[in-house]
Amino acid sequence: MARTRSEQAVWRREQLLNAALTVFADKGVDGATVKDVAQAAGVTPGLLYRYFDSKEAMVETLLSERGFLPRLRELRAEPNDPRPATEVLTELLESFDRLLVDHAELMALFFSAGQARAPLAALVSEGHRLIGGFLAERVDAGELRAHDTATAARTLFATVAVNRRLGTPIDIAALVGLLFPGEG
Amino acid sequence: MARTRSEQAVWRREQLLNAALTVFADKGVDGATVKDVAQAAGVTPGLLYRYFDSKEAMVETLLSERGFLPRLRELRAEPNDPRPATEVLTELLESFDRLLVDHAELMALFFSAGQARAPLAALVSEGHRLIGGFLAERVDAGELRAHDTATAARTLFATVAVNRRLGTPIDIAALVGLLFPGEG
Amino acid sequence: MARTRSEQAVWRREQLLNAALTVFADKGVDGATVKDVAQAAGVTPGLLYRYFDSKEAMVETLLSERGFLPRLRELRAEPNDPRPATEVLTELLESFDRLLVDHAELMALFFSAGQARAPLAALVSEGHRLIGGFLAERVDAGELRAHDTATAARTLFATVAVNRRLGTPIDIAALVGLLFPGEG
Amino acid sequence: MARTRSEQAVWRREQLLNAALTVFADKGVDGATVKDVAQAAGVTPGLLYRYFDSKEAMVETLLSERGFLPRLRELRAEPNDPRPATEVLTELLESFDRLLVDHAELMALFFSAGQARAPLAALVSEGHRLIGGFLAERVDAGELRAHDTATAARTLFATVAVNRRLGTPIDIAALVGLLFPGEG
DNA sequence: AATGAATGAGCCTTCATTCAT
DNA sequence: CATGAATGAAGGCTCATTCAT
Repeated sequence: MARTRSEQAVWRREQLLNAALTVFADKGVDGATVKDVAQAAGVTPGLLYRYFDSKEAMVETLLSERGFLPRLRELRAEPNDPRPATEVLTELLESFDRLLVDHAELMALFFSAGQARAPLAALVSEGHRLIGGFLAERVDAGELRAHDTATAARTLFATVAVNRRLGTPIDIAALVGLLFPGEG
Repeated sequence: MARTRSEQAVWRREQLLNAALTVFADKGVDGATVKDVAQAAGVTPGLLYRYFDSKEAMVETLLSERGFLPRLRELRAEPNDPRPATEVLTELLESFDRLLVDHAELMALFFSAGQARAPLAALVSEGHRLIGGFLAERVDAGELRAHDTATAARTLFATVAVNRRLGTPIDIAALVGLLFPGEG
Repeated sequence: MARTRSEQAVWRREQLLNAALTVFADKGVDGATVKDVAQAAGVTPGLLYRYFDSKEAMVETLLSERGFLPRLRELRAEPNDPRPATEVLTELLESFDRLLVDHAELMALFFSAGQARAPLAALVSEGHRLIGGFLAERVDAGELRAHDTATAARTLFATVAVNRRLGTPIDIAALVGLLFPGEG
Repeated sequence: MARTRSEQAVWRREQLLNAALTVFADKGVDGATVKDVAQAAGVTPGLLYRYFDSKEAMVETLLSERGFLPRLRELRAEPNDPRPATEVLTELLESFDRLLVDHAELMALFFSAGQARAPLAALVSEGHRLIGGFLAERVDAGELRAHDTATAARTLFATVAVNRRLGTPIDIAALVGLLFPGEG
């Protein structure tokens, strides 16, 4: 297991971030102490400061490196996907929902923030763009009836996200069927 | 200005709660100090302890005395309201949205709470009951097409609430029109 | 029960001192709060300050007004008491011991004082004077053998006081018999 | 000055206990603040909490680690010591008195303790056992006249202790001569 | 005479952060 | 790289004391 110096450094950094994410999600950023994080990582508090400038820097690193905006951006419907719109949309939303599940602790971090931390806004607008773009495409193609795609995007996004956060995930197929009955 | 002792006590208590609500919503419960609250109220920290046992007791008082569950319960559509469903629904959602505006700080408090505090769940389920009940009624009456009223209720509720919380309120008429196009 | 103003004042003052003595003896001066004393007296803290300048002033008043130095001074053997010295001495020490019992709370107060409060020294030296004086008298009269009366006084006084304080009172007749066997 | 980490930790701990003992004895446990102790040790208050859980924990550590019961137990007269009883007894009491001098602050702590703390009782009873045992031995050997050895032990112990505590140490030879004139 | 609202100082304790080793 | 001793700045809370009513 001979690890080079720099491998070790990378590994330790990840380990600390993992510990921080777990602890922050569990106790909240304010409720967790640096000592808590260190203990969860099996090191001493001092070591954290070799890797991060401050506790707040850890939060920000978590938000930017572990944020799922990149992965959200990867999510997209194939252009000219031959499948019906509702099918593609359902898949899209389910992927999104799965993203939220995979990053449950981060969601908590987002919501627990006193004043909504900036990354949240980016996340939301990217989600709107993703869904809204797809809907507009299909309306243009004449597959979906003309409708307020912006409002629809916000509706779908909000509904999936909030219900996941509340621990009462919604039936996505039912949601899609509700907005686009008998369509696509 | 002629206030009796007991009037003064009641008034001061309310004032402290107001200050606490503002400060907590602004900085979060953990982020706010007792001193912050006291300063916002123009008194010294010690005084808070004549009215509340602890900082946490303030939060709980706020949640129980200032929660808007009672007001949410008062919201209801008249039975057999002659107006079209979409009109009544729009009014209902707008009232709800207004409630959120009136209690913006409390909303922040709710969301900032790690997960612990129970009142949020009660609020949500009451909202679902309110909207879902109305929808089912109108479906039974044959006014609205048959649809998954539970999912619809959760969708409407979530969409209004989240967008209000994010500071990007939704156009409720558009939302209703989206779910029930050309109906009611 | 019509009490004149000044009677009422005197009565209240005594009542407050009683309450203070009880509470101080129970919790210690530092451990007891002004509120504790007020509650024990059935009044509000503010009132105490009409009668005493400060909490410390209460302690001092207690020490000077309730101290048993005056009563200790009253204690004395009749000059030329015809009874044997050991009998008179035993009676003297028993009176002293009884005094300690009567003022148990004050004893606690004395001992609990960080640096011995002044009155204690006065008490001790008065006790020495009382006992030593009697012994010297009887030695002069040839009734007791010549001995170090000052040391004897300190011995008798210390033994009675400490053992009373420790809750293990000594048998005074035995004590006297020990120092003056077969004498007086 | 080259102190290893663990040596330093032990040393610091001792230093803090020394400081605490001095300060507590001077101002009393309640009267002394954690800041006082820290200042006396030349450190910041926070450091105390790396070594002790609380202020009260410091007191308890002092009582258990610095109590002189062990040293009191080591004190004993040689069996069959050929020297006269009064000589041995004098030496014994002087050792005891010296013990009190060496632990003057602890004595203060003992006395200042409301009544609660148990160690005092153990100390006293051990002292009685020590002195009483020796006296009984010499009475059995026919060297001392028959007398109430228990009362004598309590008398000697109380006299030495109280007078030392009051800052007016007694002449031990005179004390012994008083109880056992012309004997041993 | 008595109350109790209000203050200000300070207490015990916690914790993010630094730094010598 | 890693430790853990040490610091400094609060933070929540208590309490003796004052004063308008």
